Order: sequence, then C-alpha cells, then structure tokens
Amino acid sequence: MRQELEQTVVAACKDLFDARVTVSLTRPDEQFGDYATNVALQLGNQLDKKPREVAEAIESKLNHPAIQSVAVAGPGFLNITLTDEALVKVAEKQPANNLKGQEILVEFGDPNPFKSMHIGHLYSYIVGDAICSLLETAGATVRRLSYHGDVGLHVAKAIWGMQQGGYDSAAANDSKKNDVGLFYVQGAKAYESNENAKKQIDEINQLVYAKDASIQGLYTEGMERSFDNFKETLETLGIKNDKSYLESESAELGLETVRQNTGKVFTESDSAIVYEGEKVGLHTRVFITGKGLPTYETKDLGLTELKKRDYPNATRSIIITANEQAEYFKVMLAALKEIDPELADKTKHLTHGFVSLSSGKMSSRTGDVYNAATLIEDVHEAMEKLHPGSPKDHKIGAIRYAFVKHRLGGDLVYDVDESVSLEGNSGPYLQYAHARARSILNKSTGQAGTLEKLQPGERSLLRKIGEYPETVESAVAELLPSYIATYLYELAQTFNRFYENNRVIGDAREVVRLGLVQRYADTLKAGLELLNIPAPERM
RNA sequence: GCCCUGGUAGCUCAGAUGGAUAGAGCAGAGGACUUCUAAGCCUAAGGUCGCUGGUUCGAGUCCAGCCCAGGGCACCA
Repeated sequence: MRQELEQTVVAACKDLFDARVTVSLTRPDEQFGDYATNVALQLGNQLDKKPREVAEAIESKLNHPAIQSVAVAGPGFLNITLTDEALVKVAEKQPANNLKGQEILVEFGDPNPFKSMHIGHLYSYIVGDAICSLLETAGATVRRLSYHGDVGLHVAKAIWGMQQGGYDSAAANDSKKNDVGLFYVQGAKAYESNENAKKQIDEINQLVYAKDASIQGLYTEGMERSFDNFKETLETLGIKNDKSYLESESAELGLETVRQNTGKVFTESDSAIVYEGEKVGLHTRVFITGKGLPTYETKDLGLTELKKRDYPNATRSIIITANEQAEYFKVMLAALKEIDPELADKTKHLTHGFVSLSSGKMSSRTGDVYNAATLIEDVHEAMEKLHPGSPKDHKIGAIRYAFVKHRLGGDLVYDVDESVSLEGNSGPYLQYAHARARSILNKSTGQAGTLEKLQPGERSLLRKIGEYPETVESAVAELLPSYIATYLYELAQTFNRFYENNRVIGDAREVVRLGLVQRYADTLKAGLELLNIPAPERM
C-alpha cells in the first residue's frame, strides 16, 4: 500500500516535471493525514519553483483508489488521507518475513561463573532476548549464545572465599548457604585489604590454570553452583539459551590462530604478540602476553571460530556487550577482518550502557554489586505492596519493559518504583490496557463486524494499529526493540482515549467497535509477546 | 594527549532518511465521572535541544571547534 502510493507520487513528479525523485512517505501528525511527503519542498528548490505550487500540481495528479483526499499544507507538504477500506488493509498487513532462511547467532548476557549476575547482565539478557525475538519475527532462525569466563583471578578469589567462608559440599543445593557470588565478594575484599590473602589467592590462580587436583573439587562445584544460579534467574525471566561457550574452550583455538598469523596480521613487540590497530585508525592491543598467555582478545578471536565451526551456515553474528568493550571489539574485529574477512563482515557488535540504580550506584570493584536476583526480589516486593497476589510473570513484564523501552546505547538509570508503578510509561500500564480491551471482548455477546464509516475516535485507533507492521520492520532493520516499546505505549494511549469516549457494549456501533477492539488487543498482545512481556486477560 | 559514548522540561526518557507549533511519563497545579477495569482520561504550566560558528529555502538531527559526564587507550578481564 505504502509502496504503491510512493510510486504514484514518483510517477506524478515524472509526468509533471520530468523529475526523478525517491519518495518515502512519512507518518505525519494525525491532524495532517495518514501519510505525508516533502517531495514538493525538495523539487521546488531543484526546479526553482515555489514549493506550494509544485505541491498543488502534484496534488491534482495523485489518483489512487486508496486515497480519499490529498491536501497541501504548511510550506508545501503533501498530506494524504486514506479511505477507510485502505486503512483497514494497512492494519491487516503482517510484518515482512524478510529474514526467512537466515540463521543468525546472537551472543548476550555473558555472566561470569563464580560471580553474581548483576543488573548489567540482566540488561544484556533482556535486550538481547528481545533482539532475538525481533529476528525470529522476521523469519530468521536464531541461536541464543552466551560466553563465560571460567578461568582468571575472579575464580581464584571465589575459591579462596569458598575455602575460608565455609562452602558446604554436603548442602550443595542450599543456594543461600552456598552462594558462590558471596564467596567471591569475600575473596575480592580480602584481596584488596589483606596481603596474606592476596598471596594465597594468587597461588590458587596458578593452581586453577594448571587444573591442579587440590582445587579441582571446589572448582567443579563452584562452576555447577554458578550455572545453577544463572539457570534459575533465566528461567524466572523466561530467557532461553541455546549454547554456552567457555573461555577455556576458545583460548587454544585463538592462540593457534594468532600464532599462525604472526608476521602477517600480528607483530611481535617486547616479547608480546600484538595487533597494530593504528594501521586502521585504532590502537595497538596485546593478543598474547610476554608469558605466552592469551588475552581476552585472543580468546574472543577463538570464539568467533568456535561459533563458525558450530554454525557454519550462519549468515550473521551479533554480539551484545557493555559499552566499555566497544573499542576493544573494534580492534579484535579489525584483526579478524584480515584473517577471515567474510566472517568479520557478518559480525556486528552492539553495546549497551551502564545500568545504575536511582537509589545509588553499584560498585563492582569490591564486588558489592546489585544482583539481578536482588532486583527481581525488589520488584517483586514493590509490586506485591501495590497489587498483592499478581502473578510472577506480570512482575517480570515490568522489569523487561523498563529495560527495553530505552534506546540501546546510552546509560540507564533503573528506578524500581517507577518500573512497577501503575502509572505512566510502564509494563503494567500496557498490560492493563490489554486487559481492559479483553474485558470488553469477553463481556460482549455480539459479533465483530467489518470496519466501515469510521468515526474520528475509531479512525484514530485503526490508524495507530496500522503502524504496527512498519514499526516492527524498522525495529528489525535497526535492531532496536525500543521502537516496539515506544509504539506499544502510544498504541495503548490511543486506545485508552478511545475507551474513554466510545462505549462499545450496547452502543449502536457495537459491531464495528468490537472489530476494532479485537484488532487492537491482538496487535498489543503480539507486540508485548515480541518483547516477551505477558499480555494478561485480566488484572 | 588520542579514541568511543552520551549531554533534549526539576527528574527519567522518546524524537527514522534534515522539514509543519520539539513529544511522553514522573513530580507539582487544576478538572470531568449514575457508563464496558479510575492501574484510566482531560486541561494548563514547565525548553537558549551543552556552547559557538558553518552548510541549507529549512538544523535537536549534518559539518567544524570548544565545554561537561562516563568509558577505553600493550602484556587484567
């Protein structure tokens, strides 16, 4: 529909002025119409004519059965209003399936075992999962991947904590008593403040690298407890994971690749192997240390190969991490580009900002982080106060929405009270706006009829519903779930206005309005489910 | 010093390819209700879009410089 109209405008410009223009219709403010274009402004400038005159000429040439009226407004905008039938057609369109047949890898979350999952991980998981849903809606087969640091100093700190703090193997399933994250905090604090502890932890670190039998038992248990915890949190959030990779797996592959390409891609410098990023406008980074150990960049390089080996047919690979890794990823991808250009071109790194609590910042240095689990509990409590007995997945909806409504990239301040608030731009608002509509549908005994001879309030709602497919399409193209959230909020607002002014049940227009409410509720539900937010029938 | 993010109302944030009076929510002010869920709706108030230049018929959006905040800059991850 939109494309047909765009072509109609293009044809008119060609006929009238022999001008070649590309027209993309925009969605103007509702008072102006359903679609708008500024071609006349552009052409006026090109042809040295008054934009309004150009617009008027085009206006008289625009003939299409979907067009009810065309108006010239402002400096020379062409505003197109659709017929009711055309508006219904637009609203019935399904989002494009343009990723059908593609296999896309998405890595996100990436919490480290032996540490607690904090709210930054939560953000990554929620936004990553939403991006996966978007890609799936567009027809892609998505593999949800994660990557975890199973070696390194943090492991040694945690093991030291387990030794000192009384980790109890016999009570392995007691997640409170055996919270590895807390043992990590204990170790991390001691490492900073206690010379003796620091020495012991450094020794443990060597033992971890050497896979020494003396710590192997605690290591294995710590890994298990950690992944049990992750699993529990992810289940609560309703987030799936298809495959988890470990740093220890990617290290060897990465080392091999770097060694093979030393002299070509990488150079030796001060006994370390580095990639000279300056040649592509970046900075130099070490890939293999002087001691022959792989750095993070080498492990990540290895990971790209692991993924390629496991998913040889993947067409794209997306990695989502925090902003602080943006620069480092550029260097890693620049190196990859020299080794495997095709793979590098398929890979895209997205970053999200730092999450802080409105009640105070978290400190990751000492390990005193605000845990994902704590946030879930806090939200649960806050909602329980406001609405006792509401199901747990509704609360998860509040958390998900609070994260996903932000545009990816910038920092985010999480306000627990606001996220569970019953007012304003929140998950519960949207859920409520859905439940209200379902309530009408459930109570009415009438049958939904065709949408015709629409009244202004009805038309506004239908117009908004019609923006759904194009919103999904741009969200897919730009990998921005926030577009969906913003749209759904506007949709719900439009419905709430409709609801105030237009009675459905018992009204002379009940049949038409039932059809409208039905479409609205289905659209809102589809959008919420796209963000993995439940759309309850009643609240 | 160099590089990356960001800077929009008191607070938290939207603002696609440059376009019509810069939009929401929260907080604060006022209002409507014998009605399908008031977790809602309506009205007003609140802005030098960090600053200064530039490009353009037109800049929150593009370019340059500067200011501020956060992050990153070789053997940690």
